[in-house]
Amino acid sequence: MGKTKLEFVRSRDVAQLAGVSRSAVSRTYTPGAYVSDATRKKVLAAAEMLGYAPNAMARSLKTKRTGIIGIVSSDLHNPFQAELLERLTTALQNEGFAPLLLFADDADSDQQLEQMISYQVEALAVTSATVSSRMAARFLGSNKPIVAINRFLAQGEITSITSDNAGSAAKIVDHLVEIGCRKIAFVSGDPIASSSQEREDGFLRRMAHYNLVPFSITGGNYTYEGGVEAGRRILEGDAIPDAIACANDLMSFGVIDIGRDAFGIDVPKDVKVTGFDNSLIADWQSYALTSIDPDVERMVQLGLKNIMSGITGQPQSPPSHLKVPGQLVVRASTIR
Amino acid sequence: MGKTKLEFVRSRDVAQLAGVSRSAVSRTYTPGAYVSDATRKKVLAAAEMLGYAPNAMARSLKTKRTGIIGIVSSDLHNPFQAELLERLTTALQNEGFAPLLLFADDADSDQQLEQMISYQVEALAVTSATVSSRMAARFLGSNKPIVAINRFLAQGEITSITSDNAGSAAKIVDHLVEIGCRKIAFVSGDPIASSSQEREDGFLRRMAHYNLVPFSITGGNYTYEGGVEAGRRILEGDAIPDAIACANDLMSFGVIDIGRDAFGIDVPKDVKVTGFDNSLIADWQSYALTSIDPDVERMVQLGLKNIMSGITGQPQSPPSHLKVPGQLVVRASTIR
DNA sequence: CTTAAATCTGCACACGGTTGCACAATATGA
DNA sequence: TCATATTGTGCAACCGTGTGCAGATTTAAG
Repeated sequence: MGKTKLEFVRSRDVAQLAGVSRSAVSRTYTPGAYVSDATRKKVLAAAEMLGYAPNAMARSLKTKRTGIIGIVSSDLHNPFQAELLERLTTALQNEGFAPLLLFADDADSDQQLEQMISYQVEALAVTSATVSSRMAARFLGSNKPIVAINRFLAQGEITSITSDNAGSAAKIVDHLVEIGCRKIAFVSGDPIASSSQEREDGFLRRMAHYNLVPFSITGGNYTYEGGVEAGRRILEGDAIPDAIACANDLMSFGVIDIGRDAFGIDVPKDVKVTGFDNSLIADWQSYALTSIDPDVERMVQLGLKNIMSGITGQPQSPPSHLKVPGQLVVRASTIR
Repeated sequence: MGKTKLEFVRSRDVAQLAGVSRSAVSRTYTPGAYVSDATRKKVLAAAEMLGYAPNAMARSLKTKRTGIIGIVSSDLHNPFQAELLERLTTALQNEGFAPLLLFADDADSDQQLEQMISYQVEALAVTSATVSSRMAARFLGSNKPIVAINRFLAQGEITSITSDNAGSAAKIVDHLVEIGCRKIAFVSGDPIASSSQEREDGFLRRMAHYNLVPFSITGGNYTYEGGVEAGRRILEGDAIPDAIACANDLMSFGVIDIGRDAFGIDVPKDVKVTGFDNSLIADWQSYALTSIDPDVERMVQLGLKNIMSGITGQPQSPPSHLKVPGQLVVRASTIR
């Protein structure tokens, strides 16, 4: 209140007020250190009074541990990305880490990553597609853990945790075939993203297993608008498929909407539609979309575990590619 | 590659390789400092070779500037929150700041905020409802800027930037009245959130201005499911309203869905529906929802400006409450 | 009561980078 | 040519905290 200049409270101030040395203050905030209960109480009381919190910057200088973890994300318009970010952040928080956020929609993410390195992040979690191989090398060189979640970074040097996209796509095909579909169209996602390629591969492979050829394959770029366009192209022909499998939920919504509005097509009576990601919207009554639940929580947990073991100085486990199985969630878009 | 132990590159290493002093290295990375082009080049070359980046922690110790800004967010399932976070983060990045993220869904956010203070954040941007007044006081005491975006924090001591909720709600009423609606129901949001109260107040006041009484007022808690429930309660009676105004888009979607599926009600023929937030989904064909664009970008810019002026040591501008006008976006949910 | 062990405390240096200051090197002007 | 202004450099003292070490204090044991 009375303070006009911004003045920070230092451990020295607390020590002085408590009548002890700075060391005692420091040790009060260090779990395994020798401090008598009496001094600890005095210190805590003084700290409370002054509003003291240890300066994490100064601390990290000595301990070489910052407790900061970098997250590279992108495109929160995609509900899946949003959920992944929220869960990841929350999980890190619960472990006592502080997440430093970075959006890499733009191309110039290298400079931003340089900034992250400046801040001595202890690890990097990447959920966005773009991170230059030069930067990846920087990180690996300083052997800080770097893990890609929901992305397979081509360098192959980076441990990645993805949904089992191919396997899940196969489950979609199994389901559609089981309910009698034979003419199945596929709407693919962002051609850059590995997830889209894996989903398409899995789809094609499983189709071949049934001796089926895809009705068509159309790009939808993982967006709602792309789904609308793809739906239009698929449905405007003379013959229409009996099912449309999309590489993510957003595109499915576009397909369903354009089908209903422009072609008077009823889902699931005329055409079945499936998605991928099991976003909250998939549960909305307008869509009731059969989808794949990618088990985000498990992906996050695995990522966290990997980061933790990397930080606690494991002998640098070789980069691996973990795949988390997804689960088919059947809704009204494929059954009456 | 050859390094087996994790070893950081310090300015000393760079200085040694470049054949200069540590000061020279430091000055190379300090914009307004005396360094000859020759030395700068030598330093940069050496830095590049070793992969050096200045340690932001150590730097902050002397400069008292961390470049870190804390963001307290919540509930990314709400597309509006997600967009706000993405824009805010991007804006901060562009100014050279690094955002430290914190989710405060849980109640124990105080401890997390303590952590933020530890990290010496230069300012705090809050987009979530809950921040204890004790913590707010802590921040104000150390006179670091703290700004609430999209939330009015009751302490009143905190500068807040919100959408002009009341004014926008009035625009909704104006629009509905203009197209001939008289029996207008309102679906309110989260009773805790100030935005919901303001929207309801604005609605009621403008209704009164036209000498109209609301058809009904129902709680929807800002969620899709809440919208479904509210819609059911509103529509299951004998008489139905000719318009339903919702305090956010998510609830509108729920209302529209339950209306269509359970009551065979066509929007806009039977009932007009309006939302709030103008989320991307409002533009989807299934909904084509008339809504209020809150001008998130402007809110972010104002917040940023406020933070900046606070950081650059302005004499502590008194807490204010800025309201950003929203814009009515008319879509098919209110016109044929 | 004496002695050894156990527990606690303060001193002082280190962490990596910045910056005031004094001085060296170079350029400028007469 | 010399005096002076200008620019570039290195030294060394910080910034706030952690921690090994030695010594002080208390407790336990004999």
